[in-house]
Amino acid sequence: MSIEHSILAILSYWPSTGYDIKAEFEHKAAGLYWGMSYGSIYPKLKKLEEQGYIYTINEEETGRRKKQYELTPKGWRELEKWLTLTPAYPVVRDELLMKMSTWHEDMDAQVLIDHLLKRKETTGDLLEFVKNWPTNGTSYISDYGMLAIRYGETRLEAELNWIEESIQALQKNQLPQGQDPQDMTKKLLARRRAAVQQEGVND
Amino acid sequence: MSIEHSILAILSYWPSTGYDIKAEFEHKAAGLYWGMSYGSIYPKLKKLEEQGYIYTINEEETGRRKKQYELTPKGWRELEKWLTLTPAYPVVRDELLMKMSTWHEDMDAQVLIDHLLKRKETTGDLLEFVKNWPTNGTSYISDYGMLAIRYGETRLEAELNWIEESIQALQKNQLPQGQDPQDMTKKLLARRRAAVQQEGVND
DNA sequence: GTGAACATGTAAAGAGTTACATGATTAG
DNA sequence: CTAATCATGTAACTCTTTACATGTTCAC
Repeated sequence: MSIEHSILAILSYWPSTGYDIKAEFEHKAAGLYWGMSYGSIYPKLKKLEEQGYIYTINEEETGRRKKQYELTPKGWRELEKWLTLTPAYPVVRDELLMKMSTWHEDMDAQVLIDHLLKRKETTGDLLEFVKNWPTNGTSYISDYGMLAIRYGETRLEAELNWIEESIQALQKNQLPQGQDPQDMTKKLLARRRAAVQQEGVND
Repeated sequence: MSIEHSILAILSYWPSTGYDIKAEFEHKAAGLYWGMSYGSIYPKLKKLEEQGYIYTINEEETGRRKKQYELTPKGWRELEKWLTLTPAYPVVRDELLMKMSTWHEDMDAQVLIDHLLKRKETTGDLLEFVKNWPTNGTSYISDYGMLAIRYGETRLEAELNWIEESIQALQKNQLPQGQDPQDMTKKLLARRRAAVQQEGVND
């Protein structure tokens, strides 16, 4: 349980439809929280209702169908129990870092710089959004939520600085020095060159 | 394809067994990159070999079984093609932020502080590790990999600062002010209290 | 009147984890 | 001799996304 719990969490803010929940994840989640598709949400809502964590407070079955869910007492209890459990340490899956660590001298550094520039753009947009969010006059952000937003700002700013520095280092060809006690860089390039030369032969 | 590609990436450093690959993800990934279980790795290795991206260079079938894989020319080509593709923006799933944003006044703030203290510990350990890694005298870290490590340092340091500030704010009860144009905090607490009171009645 | 946004839902496929099962070697 | 580490692998399960299917309402 965890997607279920985040649905309960969203529902704790205000009664919502499946569509609302998706929207809520869409923008808050935009890089900061979470993400979820309709294919997950609707079946989970059904299940949560069956299990008595949520109930339908408002159902339009004619015209534009619409089903609004609200937490039951059991749902509130379950949510607050979950909030109290130590959160798992976040798992980051960052393709850029993976790719960067696997880069080598025989590849075009400009491509890596382009990756960084694209990252910079998205991160910059996100930072703008996060900064303006608490003063847009419409969104609800609790004082606790405000702490989470500050996290976003801090992290995104740190990331932008790192991107800037990395681009500089790559452009000036002044990368920080790594550690290579066994000459692995040399060996890697040799293995790779040998393989590439074979290409025409038997591949 | 993406787990497959990270296996190719690891294999590009040096020929490895499934066990080695898991270990490689285990520590580098420790919060910074990625993660992977044996249940994913072994079937993928088999598949990658069948498809001609990797081959067995060393197989011990007696005694302690061991199978070491290496990239084929096709594997190198595929890896480098992948490295060139724009990396997806990382999706973070951070339970702590989700829980923090869902916290409310009727809950014990000390529990949230405890969550932060635990996070601080893990993040601190990770930062120590990342800082010492490039000078431990044994690990191989390329100059590009060094950039990725700097990202880790930057991000983890920013996180520690934020944790410190957040704990302070919570302890002094001086949270930053959010935005609540429709009195949602009040409504939320009212909905929740109504539900909790009903508990004995029909739940 | 038409395109965007609102709204719900299912089925199949894909991705990945957990638990299980097995055994060898090494360090103390 | 025994616990830790090295080492491989499968099966069942869970979780999640993608693609499809359908219809309404609102703003221009």
